[in-house]
Amino acid sequence: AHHSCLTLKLKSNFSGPPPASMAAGPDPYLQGSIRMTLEDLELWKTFHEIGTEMIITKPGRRMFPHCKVNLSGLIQCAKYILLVDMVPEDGFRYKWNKEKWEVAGKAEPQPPCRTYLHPDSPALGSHWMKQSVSFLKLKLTNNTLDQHGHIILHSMHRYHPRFHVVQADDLFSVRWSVFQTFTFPETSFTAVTAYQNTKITKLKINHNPFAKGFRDEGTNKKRWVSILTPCIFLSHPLLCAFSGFCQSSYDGYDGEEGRLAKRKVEDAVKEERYSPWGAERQQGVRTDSPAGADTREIYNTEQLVPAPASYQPYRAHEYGKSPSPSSSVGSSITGSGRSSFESRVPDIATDPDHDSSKPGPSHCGPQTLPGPQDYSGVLNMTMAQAGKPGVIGHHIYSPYSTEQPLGQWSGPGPAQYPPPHPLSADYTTQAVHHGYHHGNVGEWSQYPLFSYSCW
DNA sequence: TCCCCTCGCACATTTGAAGCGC
DNA sequence: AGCGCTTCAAATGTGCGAGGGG
Repeated sequence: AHHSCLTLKLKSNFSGPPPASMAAGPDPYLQGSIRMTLEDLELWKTFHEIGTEMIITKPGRRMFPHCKVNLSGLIQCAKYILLVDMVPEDGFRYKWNKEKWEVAGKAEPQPPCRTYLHPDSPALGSHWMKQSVSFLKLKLTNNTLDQHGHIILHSMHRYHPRFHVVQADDLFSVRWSVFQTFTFPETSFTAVTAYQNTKITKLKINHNPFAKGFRDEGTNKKRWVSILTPCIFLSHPLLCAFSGFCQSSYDGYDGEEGRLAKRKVEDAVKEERYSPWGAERQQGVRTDSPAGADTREIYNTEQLVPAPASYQPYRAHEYGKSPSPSSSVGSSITGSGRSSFESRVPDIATDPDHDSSKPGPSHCGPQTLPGPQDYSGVLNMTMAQAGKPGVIGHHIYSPYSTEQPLGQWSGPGPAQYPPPHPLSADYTTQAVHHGYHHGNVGEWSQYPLFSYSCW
């Protein structure tokens, strides 16, 4: 009931006519019409306004809220693979200091990049569209030596998930496949080993069924006595935002649902204001612009030079000081899609316990629906394995390949980077573009998702 | 001392096997 | 034998808070 239906068709974001390559038609390579919406958007926003934190542990921890999306615009009979990875929001490390997050220095070198493969992958478009797609079992860890395929993050660093929809029959053809990437500003979070913001703790307890035991109305009433400092519950988030971070301001959780409902009306206005990251946003370059985007910008920005075999330098350098997948999300400013040539080599993680049962036969005619596919040879591949020389040959599988020469930056000038203030970084512009509160950013690309084959 | 991380714990939900009746 | 339902225990997911390391 909470999922967002207010998505923009990617093409509708363009102020000018879409390129010919994006024209509607039966061409199977036309990916621009794929739409993805985030479910539980209201819940995500609630967390986002406070500053979402996600616990990371050695054995791996699920996200809450967990990523759940709806897809439309897929070709019913075509097969798709859904991937999720985590992108640093910026190049900083943070610390929690008296009710707010502060920059605590440069980000640590990024851990091995991993991409979570949805266990249903590959599946027909009809399968992905018939119901919401949940990434419930995605787990986050801070164990850089993790053997379970969980996504490795650094504590006290900020990230946001990226969702990749790849039209591919199997994992082996991913690198030649067209794909589309989506990000949702509301899903950004700070990875922590222990919650810093007590308001986040309370939100988690009150919304996560597994944490019911810690709820006030539960059997354990004494749990929160110590932290329930006197503070009037501000039923309107605006009040809370403008009064600073109200200590233990979520005492009245019985009214949470009503609060959420009430807030819908004012989403558009307050979205920018409430995030704790927005406190310093005023100092940032506010490049607010109408929803209409410059088409050229959309199609030519954020082209990443294919990274060398070693992936580590890519992250370490680019996220900190140059246009990067993460920083560029907000930097495209428009809130509409942007193309993204992904140069990372994924270390794909899957649910190891998944039974690999694939969706049943469809009405799409004769299908060679393979049984469980054994990807053991390609999953969780280490970067060392992936980064072999001589695999750079990009196989451009798209009719549009000539529009954007590979390996060239053609994005916004460096003037937009770095942001004037660390905390206002890309989050600033990110918030700007999600002012339309659709929470949907489509990143369109006709390029292979992974420039280097690791399988 | 401070900050951050790990671990064991209690409490919750989820999952799946077992038992039962039709 | 197969199906559907219920029960129950194990597995798993939570945050708490003490303790430890840098």
